[in-house]
Amino acid sequence: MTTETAPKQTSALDDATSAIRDSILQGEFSPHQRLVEVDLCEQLGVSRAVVRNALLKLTSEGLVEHLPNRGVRVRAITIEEAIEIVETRAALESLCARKAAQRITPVARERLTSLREGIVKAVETGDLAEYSAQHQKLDQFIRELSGHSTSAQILERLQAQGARHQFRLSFRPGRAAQSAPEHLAIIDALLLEDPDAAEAATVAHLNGVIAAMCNG
Amino acid sequence: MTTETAPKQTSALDDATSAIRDSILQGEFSPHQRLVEVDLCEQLGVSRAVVRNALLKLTSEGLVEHLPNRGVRVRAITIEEAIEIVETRAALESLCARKAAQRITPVARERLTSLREGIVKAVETGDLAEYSAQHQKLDQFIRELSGHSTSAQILERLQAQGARHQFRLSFRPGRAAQSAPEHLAIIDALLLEDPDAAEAATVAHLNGVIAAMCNG
DNA sequence: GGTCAAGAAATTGTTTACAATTTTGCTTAA
DNA sequence: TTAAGCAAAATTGTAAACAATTTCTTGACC
Repeated sequence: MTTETAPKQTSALDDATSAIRDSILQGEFSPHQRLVEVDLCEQLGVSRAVVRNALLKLTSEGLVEHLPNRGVRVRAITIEEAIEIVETRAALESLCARKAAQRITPVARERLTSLREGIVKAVETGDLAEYSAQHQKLDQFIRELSGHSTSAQILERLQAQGARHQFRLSFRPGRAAQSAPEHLAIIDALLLEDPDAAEAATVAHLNGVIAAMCNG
Repeated sequence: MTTETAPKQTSALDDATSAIRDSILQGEFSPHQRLVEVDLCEQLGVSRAVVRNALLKLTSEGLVEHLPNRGVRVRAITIEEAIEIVETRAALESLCARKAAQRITPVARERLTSLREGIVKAVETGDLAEYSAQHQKLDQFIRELSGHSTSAQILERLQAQGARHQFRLSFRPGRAAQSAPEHLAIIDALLLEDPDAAEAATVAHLNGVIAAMCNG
């Protein structure tokens, strides 16, 4: 209803893609749920071609899967795939952590200190949602700081693909208490500008994630 | 129905995507060359919608880049990006090599032995194109053998993105003589079913690639 | 002679329409 | 009652048409 007289700063395709992606990530669309193009058209107020292109993009991102002549559905990530994703993340995040440790600036140091406080506080107050948010911000910041756009971009996709499993895991009782020290170790290694320690701490953390997933 | 001419096993979209991708990989389209949709339509005999979707897919694959309202052009990978790509490959291929070393079967052993012979022969005869082909087959086989579809898929994309630089590198004088022992070391580590050695040999090889790229 | 502006051509972004395929529901026969 | 078959509806795949943007050309003005 709110007629957006606004200028076209972003394309309809990007808007539609983001909207569908968010719906998947926030659980509005469930795994294996079929996404019918016409329905999405009405919901988003764009034409079928745009929706179609958006779904194509999301297929490349691995968030939906394409069945020939039968449309697309939300991809259901099995536990085995989720572990593969974390293994891949371990390989790439350790690379990024190593790079990031070599590019610490005063501004980055401040940001890391701030994130550290945020994590400690969230754990103390038992605010799991806040902890999860802080944790994601930390991951994102390390990616940015690494300056390694190739692996950073891949990691973003992997994060989205594994989001559901990660989310479930983060709300398991006692999970925050175990992972928080691992996160703090990563931050401390970065603050010391120690690439080896940063890499080791990252691998250790993600091995912890895998272990927790396995006995779930 | 069964006796139909049965032409449509693959969609027009996939065909067009593969055709354009091959043209880029084989150098028919040069870096920074603009790809005009209508031209591709005539060349491929399909409609603009198909070409458009194909270009969208290739954008996700990182082979072309999309300039808003100005179409797409073949992405030019800088030397810095090429190094990033090899670094990323090192992280993921070492993971795959480790996994592959734990899944050696008699059939795999045969295939590896065959690939080893092929590499030795190509180097002896100085057939650089053949060596390059054997080397790519080895990489692909390790990906398959690893059973790690998540990183295998990413590696395929990275291989395509970095293909041009890799290709040029492989034809530098003395390059084969240096990289061949590294490849053989990877194969030998796999034949010994030694994950640590396989990982180390893979990292060593790709560090060699990076070093060769840097003083190019 | 050079610079800027206006209009035309070229190209992309989006919508709509059409064709092919799959799914669904109804009818009919065993 | 159930299963097979055929027709209709729903949905996806493809093509064509329209709109908006950018780029190129041309010509006037300083």
